[in-house]
Amino acid sequence: MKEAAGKSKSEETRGRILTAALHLFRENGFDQTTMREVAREAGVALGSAYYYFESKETIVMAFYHQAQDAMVARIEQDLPKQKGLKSRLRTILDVKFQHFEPNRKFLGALLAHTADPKNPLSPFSEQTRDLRDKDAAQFAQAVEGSGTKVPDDLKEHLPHLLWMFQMGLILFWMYDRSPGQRRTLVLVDKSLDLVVSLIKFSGLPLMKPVRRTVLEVVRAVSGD
Amino acid sequence: MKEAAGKSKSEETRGRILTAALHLFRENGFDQTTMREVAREAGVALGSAYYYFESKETIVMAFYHQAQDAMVARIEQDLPKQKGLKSRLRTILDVKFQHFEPNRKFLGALLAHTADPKNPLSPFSEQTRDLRDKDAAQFAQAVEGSGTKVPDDLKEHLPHLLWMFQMGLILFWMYDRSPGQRRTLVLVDKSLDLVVSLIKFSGLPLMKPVRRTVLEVVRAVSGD
DNA sequence: CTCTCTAATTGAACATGTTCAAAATAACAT
DNA sequence: ATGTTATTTTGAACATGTTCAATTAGAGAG
Repeated sequence: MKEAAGKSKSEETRGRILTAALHLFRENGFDQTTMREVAREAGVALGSAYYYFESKETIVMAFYHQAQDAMVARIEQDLPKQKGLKSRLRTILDVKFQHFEPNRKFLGALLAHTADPKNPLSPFSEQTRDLRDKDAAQFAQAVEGSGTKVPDDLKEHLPHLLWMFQMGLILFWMYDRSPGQRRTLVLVDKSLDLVVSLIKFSGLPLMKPVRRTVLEVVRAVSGD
Repeated sequence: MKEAAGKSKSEETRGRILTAALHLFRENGFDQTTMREVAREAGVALGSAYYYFESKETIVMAFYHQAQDAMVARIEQDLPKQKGLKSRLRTILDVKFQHFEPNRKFLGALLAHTADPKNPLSPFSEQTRDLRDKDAAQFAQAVEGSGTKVPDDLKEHLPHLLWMFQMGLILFWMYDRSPGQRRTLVLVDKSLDLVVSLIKFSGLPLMKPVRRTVLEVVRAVSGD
């Protein structure tokens, strides 16, 4: 097996299949695209598609991994330009939606299994923990660099809470039938206000009991 | 078409298919059960199953409708026994989980499409609005009868917010791998505390701005 | 160059949800 | 009773994601 600089022959075939698939997914949607079409467009036999990808959905997952790398880079570049907490959080969300937008038609295929505990591609599954953690790390960074004071007990959980918040928005966006998903824009703005307020108020002494209850819930969710 | 008192022949066949399906679903899970098995166990041809049910998932939906009727009745009976807000909300949740418990294995089949906007069986779809509204009405009743003061602007939306809360808990329960789903019990308890506190505090003058932001978010979600 | 072993490729076969045209049965009008 | 229409039943056929045994190509050893 030679391991040349660019792409081994094998990598190139895999790439061709991925490209063909994403092209067809974008064109006709996930469900409308058949694996036979993908194979044909990639110029390989049906079996080959399965040699490189476990399943149809795995292809979407490959896209997602690819996209995340790009998004992480982009966010790392844009984040330092923003100072306030809201604008920093918004930067992350903007990059996400911008990258997802041309692929809305088939990203649903992944989200469709959000709630399926058995599916390894579910955003809550063990297999996608890595993606989650990377996302959460960026949220941590966004909060960190904003100079916002966050109580210690909350600090630990905030990144994953923000990740959940993001998932909610993405879910809403998938459902959003308004032209150009304008309603999502409104929601992002309003809900960011809310989230930012909550984070800022969370430090007030008055909030201690509420915060404690919230954290108990969080702990119950994340497993004692 | 005769319409006798009990069950027309047709209703009886439909019932037999439904019973056979649920039996197999409970026994072997949704995915493991094939429509051919269902038909065989019901003593009909494969095509008949599709004459009575649009799809495999529709069968689960039929169960859900049936279950809701039973649950509504049960809740209506249990609710008046409880006075406080927390115990009234808990009554609803307890009845739900109790009814769902023996069917955990296949209810996931419905939840699996929670996030699929295209699926008519999604709990957010137009086709399931009726179920949502009935559920919300019971939450309204639970709040109503608890003598808890709820600000006017919030009152309108609270029932559906509680419905969302319930969906979150059910989702968690589906994922919950702890024996007997004990973690869900803990979560129900803790999160009920939180929800009840939030509702009670929501009336404080201090909360006005937060409440307004929350309601703006709710309005953005439910469509301007 | 030939042999051997691994990686890659192939397409037929399979499983299963779903559709559909045809047949059987029931309901009804005259 | 007979013809007519609506309901129910049937199983073969279809579509498509997935598996797999067989084949081919490639790389390294001798």
